Amino acid sequence: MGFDDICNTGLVLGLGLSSKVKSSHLKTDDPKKPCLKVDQMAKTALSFEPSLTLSLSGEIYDQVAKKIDANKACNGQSADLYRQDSAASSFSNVSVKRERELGSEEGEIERNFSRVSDEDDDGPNGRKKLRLTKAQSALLEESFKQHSTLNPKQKQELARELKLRPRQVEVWFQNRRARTKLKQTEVDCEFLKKCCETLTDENRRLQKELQELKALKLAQPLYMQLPAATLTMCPSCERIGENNSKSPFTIAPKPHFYNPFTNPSAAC
DNA sequence: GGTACGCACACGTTTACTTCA
DNA sequence: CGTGAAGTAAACGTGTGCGTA
Repeated sequence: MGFDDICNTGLVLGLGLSSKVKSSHLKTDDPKKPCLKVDQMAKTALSFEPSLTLSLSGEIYDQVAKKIDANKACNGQSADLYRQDSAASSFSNVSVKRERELGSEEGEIERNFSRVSDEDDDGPNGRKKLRLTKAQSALLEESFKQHSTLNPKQKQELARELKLRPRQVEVWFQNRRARTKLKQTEVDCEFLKKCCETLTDENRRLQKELQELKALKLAQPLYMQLPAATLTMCPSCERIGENNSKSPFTIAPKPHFYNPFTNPSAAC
């Protein structure tokens, strides 16, 4: 593994402000919730809080997803599942899948109808559980792919189309968003673990290298140590800078720290 | 400007249901 | 075949932010 691999982790260590602006408010899907205006932004900026975050930069998500996809290939999981536009991917579990494959579509729809109507009659304590049909799930997924949130009109329309109550559509979308987020978190976690492993390995390697260099230095006579000790080299750009200090063992006044999280060229 | 209200959402939890050992 | 554990997803409760009257 090369040094570049470490540098291009795509991780973003950010000391910044965490916004409390809801993502849904940044969308234009809902006519009642237009895009955040400038004055609103200024207003919401007041609610920003300082935060230290270690996260993935957006541009490398595809890369990451591909890597993880390769690891999870045996599980039949697709990297698409974890991308932002993965909304259409099905999260329905195998059990439901099998049930749906076995059962007839019409029968299921009828069952759902009766369940929904039963539920209305069950009173406050009745909590029947609806199982969506394949067709219903597909339509919901399709809709979710287009908008991860629904405005009231879209909700009504979808509910009518699916022969469900608007509340059920709403709940489905809420749960769907939560599942997407959870999956994304898992991907982030997986990626960060890999980064941690990589950095640990690199650290070990550098420690070893340092030990070797120290040993080498001790083995050399003093006069041979002088020139090397007065020079510092930036590991990223390999430029050599001169140290004005007379002492062979002093550290350069402005050491060039190498930060693997930033662009290598930025180190100098 | 401050307040109450309604709405939509995120998040955590509960619960019905299914699968599998 | 019955049963309990585990997993999944629908439904629910609560807190919060925002727009509006």
